[in-house]
Amino acid sequence: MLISDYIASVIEEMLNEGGGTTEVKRNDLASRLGCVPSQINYVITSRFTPEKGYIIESKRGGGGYIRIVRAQMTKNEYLMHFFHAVSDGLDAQNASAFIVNLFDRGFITEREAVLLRSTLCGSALDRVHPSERNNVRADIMRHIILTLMN
Amino acid sequence: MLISDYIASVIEEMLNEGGGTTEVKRNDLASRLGCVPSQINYVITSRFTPEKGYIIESKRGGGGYIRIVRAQMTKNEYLMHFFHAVSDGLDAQNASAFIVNLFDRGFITEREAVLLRSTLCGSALDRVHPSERNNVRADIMRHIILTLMN
DNA sequence: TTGACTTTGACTTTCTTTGACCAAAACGTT
DNA sequence: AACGTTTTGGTCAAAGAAAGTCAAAGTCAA
Repeated sequence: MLISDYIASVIEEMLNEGGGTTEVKRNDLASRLGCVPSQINYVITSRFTPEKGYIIESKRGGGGYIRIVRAQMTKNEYLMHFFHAVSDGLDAQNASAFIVNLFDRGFITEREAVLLRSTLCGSALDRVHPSERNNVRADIMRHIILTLMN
Repeated sequence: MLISDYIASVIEEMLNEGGGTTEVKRNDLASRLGCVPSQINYVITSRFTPEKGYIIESKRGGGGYIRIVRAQMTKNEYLMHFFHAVSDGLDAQNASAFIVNLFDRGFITEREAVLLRSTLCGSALDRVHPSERNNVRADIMRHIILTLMN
């Protein structure tokens, strides 16, 4: 068995115990599982990606941590549908359409729609390199949907 | 728990008791909490910043003090303040602090906070080139604030 | 045998803790 | 009033504690 798969299964287990969310100390976990610390990063970036429904946050320095949050996929098939419908290159028009849709289906309020649109459409992403802009927008959209699933 | 977080929570408590304002004696507090005096400064500069809505005043010499005030302003003053406090490079930590603040001040609901955080923190902007990431985050944050002003 | 996925470790960045030294305000003495 | 002393708080840099990055080397299946 691959060490990485083992690490992933341990993290899964922790997620289950924590009701879909967990915090690990990178060095602790690494030494507990007998691997090098950066392998934790590898496992996370290769297996706990946003595309797969995970959100990662971390802090360095004393008291640092890595937090892993799993979206509750079982809850909302409709949102799942949305999630998969976000192709890897979402232009402003389509993003806006997605948001209107989320509103129409009652997943977000009008105010939330306005707020979210301000992050995705208009000039908010002007400084992202044009060749990447639609991908970034897609990533943000996916994160929004993941968040709505919890 | 980190000593710094503990110190911050003690100050927070004092602020609550004092109705949003408090005065500490640096050396007293330090020895009471079992830390070195300059750590009080560290906690204040890292956690009670203007971006987070605090104003700091102090005086040296006999009868010296450090005063910490939770700023209270009208909605648009506050949002304006926030807007300008978004420097051109907003890291995830500070973005999160901003959003928590917007929530604490009642400008956004908890759900909106969670949603907005998902667009700014965590892994949503992973594909933005690292050298631009904080700038993009700042742009998004500003757009959010502008949207809230209406 | 090639290309994708893994494993490893050296180096980087960020946040925290500590202590030595600095600066200002108040207080006493002359 | 002037000056030295004491009482505060301020600054900064070094050391420590975690996590992040990246590229080289290894593995394995098609």
